[in-house]
Amino acid sequence: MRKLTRKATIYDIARLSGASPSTVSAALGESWRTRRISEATVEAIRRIAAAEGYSTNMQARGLRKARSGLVGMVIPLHDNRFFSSMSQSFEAAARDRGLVPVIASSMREPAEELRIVETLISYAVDYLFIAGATDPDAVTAMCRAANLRHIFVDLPGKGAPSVVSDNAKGAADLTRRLLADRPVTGATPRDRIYLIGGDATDYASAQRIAAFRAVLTEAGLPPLDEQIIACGYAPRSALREIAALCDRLGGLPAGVFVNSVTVLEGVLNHLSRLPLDDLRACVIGCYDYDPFAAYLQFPVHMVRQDAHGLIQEAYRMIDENVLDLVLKMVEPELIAPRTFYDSPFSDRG
Amino acid sequence: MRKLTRKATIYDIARLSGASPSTVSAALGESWRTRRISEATVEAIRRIAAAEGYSTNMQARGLRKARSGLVGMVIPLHDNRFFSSMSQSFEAAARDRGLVPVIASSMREPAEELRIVETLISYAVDYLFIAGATDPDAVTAMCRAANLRHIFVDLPGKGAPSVVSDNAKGAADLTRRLLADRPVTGATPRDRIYLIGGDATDYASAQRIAAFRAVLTEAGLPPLDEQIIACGYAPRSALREIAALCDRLGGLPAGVFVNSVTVLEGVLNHLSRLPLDDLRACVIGCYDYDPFAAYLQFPVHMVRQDAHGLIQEAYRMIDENVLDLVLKMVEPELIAPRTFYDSPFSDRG
DNA sequence: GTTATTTGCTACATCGATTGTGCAGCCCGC
DNA sequence: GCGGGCTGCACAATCGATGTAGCAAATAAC
Repeated sequence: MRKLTRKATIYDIARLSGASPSTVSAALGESWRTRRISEATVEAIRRIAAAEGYSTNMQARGLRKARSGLVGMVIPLHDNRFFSSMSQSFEAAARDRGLVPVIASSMREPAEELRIVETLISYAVDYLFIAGATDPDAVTAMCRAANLRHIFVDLPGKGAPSVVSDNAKGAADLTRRLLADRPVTGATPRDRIYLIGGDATDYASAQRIAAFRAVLTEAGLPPLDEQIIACGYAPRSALREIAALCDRLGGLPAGVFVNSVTVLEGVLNHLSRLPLDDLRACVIGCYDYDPFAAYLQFPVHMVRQDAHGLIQEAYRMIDENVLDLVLKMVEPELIAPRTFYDSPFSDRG
Repeated sequence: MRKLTRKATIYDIARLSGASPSTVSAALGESWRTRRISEATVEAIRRIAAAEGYSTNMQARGLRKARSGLVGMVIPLHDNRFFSSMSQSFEAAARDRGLVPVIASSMREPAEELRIVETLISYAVDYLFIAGATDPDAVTAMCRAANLRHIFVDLPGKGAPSVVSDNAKGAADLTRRLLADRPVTGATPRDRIYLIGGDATDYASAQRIAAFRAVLTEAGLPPLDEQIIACGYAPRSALREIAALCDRLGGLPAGVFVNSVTVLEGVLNHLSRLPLDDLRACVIGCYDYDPFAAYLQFPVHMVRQDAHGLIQEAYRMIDENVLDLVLKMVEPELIAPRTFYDSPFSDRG
């Protein structure tokens, strides 16, 4: 093993090249033209730097320039198709702009979310994306104090530009589809469509629930309160709730509106224990798309949120320096059962 | 809107408290005891710092201490169940240790991988995890030059400790299961089991392919070269290859060993166009677990790699300062069709 | 009552890169 | 041959936090 050789600095390159540190700095960056460093000197310095394996110490640069080259994003969790798609797009877009993405997950806990924001501020991220914010106002307060440009994605905030899915449209479309495909026409509890999952206090779920209610009402089937089971996003609680529901009803209802793929995991866990014929007498929809969920034993209508589009739109606002409190909507897409969606990244794996 | 107020620094707190910057620094950190700052002073300073919303500038601290508090991980892609599980575990474990995780995806491109490593080195990450390395030796060379502790996960490297799945065991188990469930017993091309996906030059695939070969040979069915179709991990190429294979054979073979979930996406895209009865005459296995893939219209045997276990083990090596070139194996688990795996994070969503 | 020792704090150099300012040398014109 | 302008670079301050060395006052020792 070799001795502990520290990384080369501009001072090392300066010594080796006979130039001053400031000249080295200029030569290695963009500013050498305006600082009138001769092309010959620049090339000589760059050659030496390359030979020494020099790379800029971003902590020093960031300290001096008060910018870090980092761009932060907070997401609820990594282990989820929707959010990991956002991560993928977020990262690609960051790289296109020469920024380094830092993605952190909050587990949907407000306290954790704020701790993360504070941490990212400590690292002087240049911009911050907050996806699925649980406490947007507090986030905005912190970012204001740190003078940090931020933008909300998926769930809007009142203090910064926001890009969100058109939850109302997606939920209305899905609800209409479920109604149309409902195997029965009655209004008994078992004949009804139940919405399961999500948090009634978060923006996305609230919008979806409202649209669900509106469509049912408009169809002459005003929903009972018990038709809306906002039991959170965890698979386990979804499993518990769907089982309890089936118990109460004496079987599956005519339709289920599942509020996210994680909820669908829990629901599926229960459904998989039921006879297939029972399942086929129930129309199922899921807010979120998953390629495998599209090919389950029973058909599932899905709403694909445009994670890529959300991120693109958010970066566009950063690029164009949008500061107004705009609320940009991105349309989700209703996807028929057994349809294969070809993602923008599917040429990779 | 407020004026552009810069963030408070220790100098601001020093001015407000009447103490010197170095006293403030000590008081806000851990070192105040050994530096003999009185408890009264510490509390006064901390009160003022809290009131001013002070938080440490990590760039400055990092510059001074030559550590950043960052821990980096390179993964091939975010948008994948296995790797996003790793991200989730990686992040949780980093936070437990007071570190900030930075996760970047390489798209499995060696050049991108090295650029990312260089970038992370520029930011002075304290440790680096490389998952699915495409060029481990080059990574090790860069980390050595930067004096950076690193560890390989999922794919091993020769220059640093590695934690990998026991691919040979997982693949052997899966192959045996496919053989046992094979609907026919002949040895014509259509009676055989085909392995599709993966990159024959990467460690994981090579191990799996070798195990696949060995089990078939041992069973008296030595594989033809055409039975191994290492067409990469992209869904699109898998779709192309499985279609071509079915064309050649005049239908589905007796069994398919699918080398990853992304490959399964592509395969499924083709299979979904075939009559269900054809599918049921073919036994399918997939190296990787996905809860929805477990409940497709046809049974799929799956191998669940223990992403959480891999990360835990890797962090353990960091914690215990393991520097030897150990190669730690973590066992994957063969999961029967229609089995619900309950993840360590499934109480969240 | 004088010399050690301890206490509580401050001054200053430092990490590495950036940038405003300054200053030789050179060419030019007249 | 002298002022003015340009070229090509060096010097030094700066960003914010840390830690060593040191200093005055308080306390202890004898």
